[in-house]
Amino acid sequence: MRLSRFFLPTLKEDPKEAQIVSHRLMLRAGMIQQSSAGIYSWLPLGHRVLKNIEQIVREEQNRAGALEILMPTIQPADLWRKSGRYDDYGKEMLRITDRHERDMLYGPTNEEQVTDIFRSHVKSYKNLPLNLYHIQWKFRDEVRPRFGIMRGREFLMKDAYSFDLDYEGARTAYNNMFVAYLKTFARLGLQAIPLRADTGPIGGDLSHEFIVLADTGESEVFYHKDLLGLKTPEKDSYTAEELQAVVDEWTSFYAAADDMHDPAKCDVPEGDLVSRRGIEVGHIFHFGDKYSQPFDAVVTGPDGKDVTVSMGSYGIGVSRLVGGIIEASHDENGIVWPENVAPFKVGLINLKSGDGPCDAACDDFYGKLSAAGIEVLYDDTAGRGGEKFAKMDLIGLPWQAVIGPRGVASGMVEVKNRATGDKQELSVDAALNLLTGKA
RNA sequence: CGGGGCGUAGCACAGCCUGGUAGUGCGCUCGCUUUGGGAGCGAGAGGUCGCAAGUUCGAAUCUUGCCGCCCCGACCA
Repeated sequence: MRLSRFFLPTLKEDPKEAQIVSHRLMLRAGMIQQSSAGIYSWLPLGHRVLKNIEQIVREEQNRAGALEILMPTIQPADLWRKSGRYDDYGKEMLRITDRHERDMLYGPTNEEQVTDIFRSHVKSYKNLPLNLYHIQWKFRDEVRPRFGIMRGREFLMKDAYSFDLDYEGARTAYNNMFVAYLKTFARLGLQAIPLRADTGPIGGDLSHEFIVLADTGESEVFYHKDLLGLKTPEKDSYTAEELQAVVDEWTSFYAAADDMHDPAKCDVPEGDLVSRRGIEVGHIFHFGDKYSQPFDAVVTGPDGKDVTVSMGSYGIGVSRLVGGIIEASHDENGIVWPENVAPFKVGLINLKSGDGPCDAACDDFYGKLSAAGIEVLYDDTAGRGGEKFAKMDLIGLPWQAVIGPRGVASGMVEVKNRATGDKQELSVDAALNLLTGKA
């Protein structure tokens, strides 16, 4: 992509409404534009990142055996009356009336909808276990939206729903998602730790929040230092026993958010207890028959008797992750994207656009990288070096390739690693090999 | 939902107290000089001063009402 043909409205100065770093950087890097409180448009750069994250989440859900569907954003109120949540949800639910005076709502989540789908079609235990997920926009009319995309009212969430014959099956489904989440966050370049979460009125011990560590996080977390040394599971599939073993390992260390942390009850030696800040990016829980019971989601069991299915739900805040990753990965010059989510892999800077030899060298380099399947943002604009460097640092592409009159004369390209700041002078071929991963 | 703050050009802000033809920097357009870490000079474009009512000869400025946005706290992917 040539920058001269791209839409990248960057800002030199900090917009005053943005207080936290991810919000500031997203606005300055031209990723998003606010529409109203907690509601944003995604501009090309931000949209690319959002889609990259979404795709990784999708791949890991698929790998875990969940099936992708797409449920509507607008739901009929009657579904929610059935579960009793139409009255319970309160003002956070955006209620709409259609032209026929029917009560509708913009979905804040989809338990009712998915249970209705299940109930309509699944009648036998032979079709279990089942896990259906979608990645869809949600709306929660938060009292106080803030931090840009991190707590918007409209947000993109992956939500999966599992259906099992009994508690044992449901626990395996839960463990399966637990492990999928560990893989997902690792692929996103994040250190995420699972915390035992408050299960609220539902009770039970199966609920975990996944927290991304970032100094600017909104809640304080306490955990045993060895938790971060654990190896992320990598296999494609696991047996129920293996899943349980992974979950047991990850939950064997102390980890709690400030609301669950009780220093009196925490038995971790002081030297081993770490306290940092974190951002919640995922939440999984088992809730049994809370929805299957009122919706009559029943299958016939092996013995011919009806069984109300046992359910769980599993959320990942996809749009929040964009902010979360920036919070966890930035420096004083801007964003530092992990390679897997970066909007482009390489930023190519032409230091003297309009100069024949320089343009030719850049065009050639750009053509070769593109032909190798590398996504490149090529700054072919007439600007000066300084502003081009600053802009590339701001938008945080993992690699920068710099070609100017000096390099053209000597046949060299300067390649900079955004994360480490390391710069090296390489021949064109060596630079191509490095950037295409053939080095 | 309690508390606080702010709305003036695309962005950041001054002007308001003490009413009198709307300003600065950045950005944008054109020209020239520049070009390896956000250049210099010159010439331009761009504003119903959030909205409405009121006071006044005259309102960005004073009064009242409304709207929007942000921050702190209690709650949430």
